[in-house]
Amino acid sequence: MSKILIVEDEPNIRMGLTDNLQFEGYEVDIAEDGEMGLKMILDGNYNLIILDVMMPKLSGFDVCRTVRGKNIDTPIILLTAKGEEIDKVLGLELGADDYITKPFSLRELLARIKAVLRRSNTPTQGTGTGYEVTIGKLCVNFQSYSAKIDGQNTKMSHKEFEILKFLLAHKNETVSRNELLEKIWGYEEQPTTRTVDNFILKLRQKIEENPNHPVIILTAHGIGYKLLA
Amino acid sequence: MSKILIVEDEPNIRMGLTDNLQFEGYEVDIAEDGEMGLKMILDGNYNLIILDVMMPKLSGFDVCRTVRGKNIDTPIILLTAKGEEIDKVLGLELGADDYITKPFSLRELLARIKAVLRRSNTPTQGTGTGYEVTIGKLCVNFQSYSAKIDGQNTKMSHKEFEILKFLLAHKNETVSRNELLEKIWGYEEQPTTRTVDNFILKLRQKIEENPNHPVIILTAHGIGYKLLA
DNA sequence: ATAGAAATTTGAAGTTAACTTAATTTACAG
DNA sequence: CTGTAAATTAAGTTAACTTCAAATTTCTAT
Repeated sequence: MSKILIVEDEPNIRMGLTDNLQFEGYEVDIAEDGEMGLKMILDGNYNLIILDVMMPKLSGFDVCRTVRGKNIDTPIILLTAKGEEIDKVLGLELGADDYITKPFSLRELLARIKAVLRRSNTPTQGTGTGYEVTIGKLCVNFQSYSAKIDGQNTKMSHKEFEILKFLLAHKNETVSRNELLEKIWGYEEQPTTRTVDNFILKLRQKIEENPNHPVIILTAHGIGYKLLA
Repeated sequence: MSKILIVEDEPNIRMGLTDNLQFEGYEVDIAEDGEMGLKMILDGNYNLIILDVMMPKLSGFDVCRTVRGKNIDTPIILLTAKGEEIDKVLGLELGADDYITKPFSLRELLARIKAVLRRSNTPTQGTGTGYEVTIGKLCVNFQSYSAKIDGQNTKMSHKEFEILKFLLAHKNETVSRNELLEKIWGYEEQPTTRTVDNFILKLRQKIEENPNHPVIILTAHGIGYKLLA
């Protein structure tokens, strides 16, 4: 069974998580701050790390960055507080595999844990950690927010980056337009689903060899879109 | 359609919510205070509970805690007043699925309701093995809505997924065409029973080694179909 | 502040895919 | 055999997606 490390300073959340994950059958270790967490990550051999962002000594961001810098690609799920929304982007940029905003429901966290573990177990999984990814004829760098097509620099908007990132984080899964709206735009803003279509259009034009016959970002009629990789 | 319980002491909000949610097609029950709410939760069978925090007798916090203590995991959305100390711990400690601060926009609440219901409907939780099933030569993943035949990705429509899911849920039982129409299409739509045949045909072509002589999806003459597993 | 540029959002027309129906052929049960 | 039910095919209908252009909002630099 999978071994999970929880790095979290707030005792309530830490204990709540520990209990629940153990109940779900995971083996759980805990660290009470970033420093301790980092040490345990470097020592231990975990299948998944749950990392609070807001912590004394070393923030979750710092830990994540350091870990990835050492080429350790253990899956990481970030816990962020509401309002740290801007940092959502950062999280994945840092090489985290997923994030969830507090307060979160246990149900959702469990679902994400399973999803991340499942993805990391698939042998087809490349590193996934690097900042640079090539999809079709597009090469994007999520750290510098730059993109190239055939070696030529090309412009890409912030939302385009975000959506592509989300699709990559859920590659080979069909994601619905509403899921994208929820995760990229949030609940406060509620654009039409057409808006999503438009971004898919733009992404396809950048990614696909032949945008009229997409082979990477596929549409699943009545369901959503799926990025193959 | 989903059944929602509103637990809210302020008559205006209560009625406003009730009207709007009914208009959206939800079945709505109401409770006027925490005590009454708790009783109804324990009695009734709801898909979602909208729970005000500030209430006489029993606060929303109390109700939430009690409900979760009894291992009832109906999704809960908390209504909190602005300024109310709702810290990050909330979600986990109390087990609520989401919250929204008053005054809130109806649109946002509706979006959250939909999201929570969608999450709770996914068969994500439960057994560890999950959503991948192999039937005959077809391998389907109900989470990502993807399907493979002999390792090759293949297209499957939304309805095909739904019907297959239903047949699997009732494997080794004979289900009538009308049962399928009722459960998959609902009462509003009423296609011919021939429509069902067409989907069975498509499923057989994907599942059966020899679609002309099905051995997995059998026909029960004059009755319906049966999926063997 | 304000103008100009860029990005986002929306609506509508066009296109494609999925669904439904009807019609024909084949299989089944009495 | 015969009548009825199911499988199959093809054509019609509906719903969903794509695309484009125009309108709006947001951003940037003056």
